[in-house]
Amino acid sequence: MKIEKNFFKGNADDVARKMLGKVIVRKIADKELRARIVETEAYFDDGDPASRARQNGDLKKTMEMPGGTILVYGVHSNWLINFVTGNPGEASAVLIRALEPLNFDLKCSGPGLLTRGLEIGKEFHKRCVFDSEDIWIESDTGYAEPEIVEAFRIGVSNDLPEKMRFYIKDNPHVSRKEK
DNA sequence: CATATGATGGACT
DNA sequence: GTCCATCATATGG
Repeated sequence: MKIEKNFFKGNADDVARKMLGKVIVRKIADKELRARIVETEAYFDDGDPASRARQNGDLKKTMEMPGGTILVYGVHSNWLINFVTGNPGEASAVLIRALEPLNFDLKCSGPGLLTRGLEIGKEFHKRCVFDSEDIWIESDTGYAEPEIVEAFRIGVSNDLPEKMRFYIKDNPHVSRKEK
């Protein structure tokens, strides 16, 4: 079952928690790659020292777009995929950090790895996940509510005092286990 | 145009 | 744990 448009309306940290256990589907040619989201991070506006929304530019504008907009951001020769959250005008987004492959066998335990595995690149930037025929998110009704672990975000030198990284407890596909 | 800077990943100790 | 190749962006001249 595909998720509703209002799924992304809450605060980024609430949406980040709700996304755990959801299934991202990537259609490539006639194949549908399915993978469960097992790790996310929440990013906010100017008040968040780690957020790219502090640098006024295209990324901030994209984060202010309606919830469900796809944001693709390049760093260290990797593409990282985010989903914009909140209402238009509010800069916030959720970074997908790790996936558990369900019907394929590619390493997705890291934000750069999962975009390679699912063949996600800059061409997805600013697209709406609800309008796309080749990528969408489903809820998995047969999957029990995951046990969520909270941690500090990874690779961030200046983090918020709150823990804004969330992952499914004991899941082997989480990118890092420490912290 | 030049340069600095990572929301990384993989190799290595 | 540490080191570092590598490149999309942001920013300044």
